Amino acid sequence: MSTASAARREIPEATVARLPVYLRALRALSARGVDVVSSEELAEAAGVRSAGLRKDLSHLGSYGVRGVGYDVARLSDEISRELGLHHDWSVAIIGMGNLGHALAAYSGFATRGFQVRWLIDEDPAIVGTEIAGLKVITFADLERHEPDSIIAVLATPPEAAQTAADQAVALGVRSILNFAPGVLTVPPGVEVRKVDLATELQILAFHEQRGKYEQRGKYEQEVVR
Amino acid sequence: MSTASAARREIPEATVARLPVYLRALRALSARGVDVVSSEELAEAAGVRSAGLRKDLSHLGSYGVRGVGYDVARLSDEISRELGLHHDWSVAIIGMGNLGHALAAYSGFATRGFQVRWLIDEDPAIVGTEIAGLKVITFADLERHEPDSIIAVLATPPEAAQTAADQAVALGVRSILNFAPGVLTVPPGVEVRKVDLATELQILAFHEQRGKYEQRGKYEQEVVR
DNA sequence: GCGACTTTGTGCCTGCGTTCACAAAGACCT
DNA sequence: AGGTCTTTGTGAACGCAGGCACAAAGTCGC
Repeated sequence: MSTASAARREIPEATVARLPVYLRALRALSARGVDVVSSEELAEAAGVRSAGLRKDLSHLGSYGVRGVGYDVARLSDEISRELGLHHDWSVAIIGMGNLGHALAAYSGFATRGFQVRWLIDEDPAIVGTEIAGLKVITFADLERHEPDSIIAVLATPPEAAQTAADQAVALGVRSILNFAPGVLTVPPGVEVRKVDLATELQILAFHEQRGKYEQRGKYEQEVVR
Repeated sequence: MSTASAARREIPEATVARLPVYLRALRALSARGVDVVSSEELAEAAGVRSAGLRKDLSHLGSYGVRGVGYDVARLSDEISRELGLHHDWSVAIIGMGNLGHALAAYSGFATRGFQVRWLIDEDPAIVGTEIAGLKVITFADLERHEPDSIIAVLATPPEAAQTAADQAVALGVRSILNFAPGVLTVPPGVEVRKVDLATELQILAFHEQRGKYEQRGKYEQEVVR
């Protein structure tokens, strides 16, 4: 079959989601002067099991040396390449409310290859103002620049999210990080990742409540004994 | 077995993660005056498959009526109860940098049962200032209030996250939403959920890069034909 | 009151992800 | 150079989650 080379590079989604974690751990090790690391140590630093780590890395190729471990610099490089971090990515933040404002100033993006280059809003009171060294512009303004390979970060109010997403897609954006709650409908080929803060808290609340009941249950069991 | 009642209420983690989404969809329907909804319609609104939705809801009990659908108000109530949202939760935001600042002002929390009651920071320049109507205090100050059933939101710089988590746990916090990148070590019984913005972008970057190769691949295939 | 119709709840199956355990591979020591 | 020892890479087993399809159940019209 013609899928021979393609199949070799097929990386499971779950593995992809962990690669950034490994990369961060490797960078931290490198900063501490560590040159070589075993799967056991790296797994510890990344908060995963060593067997899973090895299986994840095996999808990238055989970059470890048996009896020794992994070369930190080499592995960092391979993971970076796989994630497409060898060149910087341009990020457009859409919606300059509280959250958009904070994201524009968030330093964690730039340090990892993501350059916030555009701030978008449609509110005339906000357009034109300067935030974190960038002028807020409209979608119409953005259109005049090269719109290729942009990652859009949606930080609009919920009711504006779908419209904003549509506009972004119309400009050629194929990757969206969505902070607005609710369901987003996009054409095939466009990837959306959702970060819903309230949802995360609700999941925590569920477990917190559950934990209480469990504790009560344990207590009752002890009493019964 | 003594697990009879406990087993009945065992809800899969994947289901728990979707319940907030269903709840939001139900609230939206209710606001539009819809009283009864079928699994098909609700699944559409929540962005899932109807069969999966029904299986999820079946874990809560039989609250649907065959041939009719689900009572919107009733189902909202049951999901809220299951998630422990019938009483408000107190949230403490730790770290008043850019992100913490934005989270303090974020309206999406309060509207869904999460009341931001405390803002924590250890920087003397920030402690005492007022943000979004709340005075920033220290951990020592927080200790003087009731520290039970708090959800802690970590928005500190990476290097301060572990220390902050330790202090929160020492105060009795058992649920942490962590925005700081890196691995957090906590004692058993404490639940941590992680939101890593840079990681999300890196995953998007991977797919964006992959998408390009795939497109090129398709193009080559067309040419070959 | 009965039949037709709608929609739920669920048993089965398939696929993915995780864990375990071990053979293969290479370094290091003597 | 050979043996020992460490650590990787992976085959196999297992469990969980998602999708399909259908029987059960209840409503609505006549």
